[in-house]
Amino acid sequence: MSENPSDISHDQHAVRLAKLQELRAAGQDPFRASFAPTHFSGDAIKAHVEGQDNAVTVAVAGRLVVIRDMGKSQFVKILDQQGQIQLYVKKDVVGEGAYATFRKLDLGDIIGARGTLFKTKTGEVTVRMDSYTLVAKALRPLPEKWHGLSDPEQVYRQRYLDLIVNEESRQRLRLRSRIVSHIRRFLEDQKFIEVETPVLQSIAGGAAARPFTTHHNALNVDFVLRISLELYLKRLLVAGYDRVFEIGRNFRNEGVSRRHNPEFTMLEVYQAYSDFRGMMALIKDLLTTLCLDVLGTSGIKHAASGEVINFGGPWREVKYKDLIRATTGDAQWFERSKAEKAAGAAKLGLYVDPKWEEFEITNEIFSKQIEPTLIQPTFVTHLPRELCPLAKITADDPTTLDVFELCIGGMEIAPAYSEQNDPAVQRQMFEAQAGGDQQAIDQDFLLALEHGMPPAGGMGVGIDRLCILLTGAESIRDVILFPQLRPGA
RNA sequence: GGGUUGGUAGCUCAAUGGUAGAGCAGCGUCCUUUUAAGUCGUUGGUUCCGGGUUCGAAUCCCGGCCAGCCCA
Repeated sequence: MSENPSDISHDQHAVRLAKLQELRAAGQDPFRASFAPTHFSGDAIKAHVEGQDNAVTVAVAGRLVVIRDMGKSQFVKILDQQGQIQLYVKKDVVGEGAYATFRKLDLGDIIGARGTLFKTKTGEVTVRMDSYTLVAKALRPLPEKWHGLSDPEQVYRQRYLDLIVNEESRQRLRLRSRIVSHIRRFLEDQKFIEVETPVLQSIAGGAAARPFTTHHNALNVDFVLRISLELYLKRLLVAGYDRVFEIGRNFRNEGVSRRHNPEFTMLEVYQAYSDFRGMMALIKDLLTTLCLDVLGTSGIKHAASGEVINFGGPWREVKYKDLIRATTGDAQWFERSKAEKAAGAAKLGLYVDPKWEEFEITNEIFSKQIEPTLIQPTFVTHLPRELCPLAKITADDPTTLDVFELCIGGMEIAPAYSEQNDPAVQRQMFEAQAGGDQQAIDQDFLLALEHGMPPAGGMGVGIDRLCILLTGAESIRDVILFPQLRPGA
């Protein structure tokens, strides 16, 4: 206990509030100040001319994250969008008054600084500060400088702190931005048009998932939040947008896990006069250039297995049925009865729900026994027709679809189809899936198909999963800036 | 939804039934090229919340809240 009841030295919030009051009393309100930086930190460091110290003047701004006080001089570091840059603050240079106020700054304060670039004796490009402006006072202390923030709950709830103190998080989430940016550029270069389609929909179509529901007051109707982008993008194929894509948020009212966030980002791309084979070429090209552009390599290390995933070489292509036959060791698997399939799955150590349909039993084998082993890029083709009502049926095998599922790193990364454009077949497949529930069928979409949709290849890419893969993250929450959590305690 | 692990100072962590501690941060001092800077001193606790057991609970028991992991 402090002997002096007015001692606030233990309460960092109170100490900082007092400092703010002191500044205001002296006529300086940091929250009304402004500053015009000329360089970001990284650009300033690059602007230094080797062997010519103090030749270049810069103005940089950022948050104070390191202070090393040596009495009559200080080395400090500020953090901006590009990273950190060191400032050297010398009493002789800035003057006695400015030096005294500078020493009262706290870690976390945001300042602008002007000065000249030089290299310290240990070789770090540093700004020799001539003057500074405090532009925002931090009233709360930063987390620990060495260990950063490690409590996962706080990392997610207060991501801004995580991003300030954890370099790894900053890099990983910046990488996500670069990935999305590359995808946009790549597709635009190939004449794809980016569009935006409704999030609020009357029928949640294009996928099988439980939607979130909401209500529009003025119209007095219930809406659902979309679970996929597909049906509106296909309407645009009807409209004559031959190459379209959308990068948008989907919402699924289901479990939360290492691989699932209730809202997640999908890329969907549709190309008229293409098909699922065309999508193979597109995604291979997209991911290969993405790796080179964003990571500077064609091989990435898969965190879970330690294996190097090679995007450079030819990608494996294998039929779904062949994988199932190989895994079960049963060449006649697809001719077996439901009871025999259930027994076969149980023999592999899988739980079989009695309510499952035959294709669900088989697909459980794929999800649990096969998919996790597909580390290298693998196109699994010709999935059973029950798995998707929106694709074309294979010409020489009516039980399968002209589709692939691209698996990498043990995850489904991108499904693609030769899109179904026969309105009658489409209606039948919807009806088979809906099981007599006409309400669940998007009649307006079928009407659009009846106007004629060009043959097309379509593909979805889970951006979050792609980011997990490319950043080596362990959880989807690590590649989403603000993952969904239960409202705070 | 089930199992399991955790929640202690602003942050990172100790303390396994017996006076709640350390490092960083903070506060005060010394130090004009530091790199987790260094030095001397020092403040700071609803041990997540609520019950219970006990002479005594951060610690054991029950319930709740929040989070991580595994499973569904």
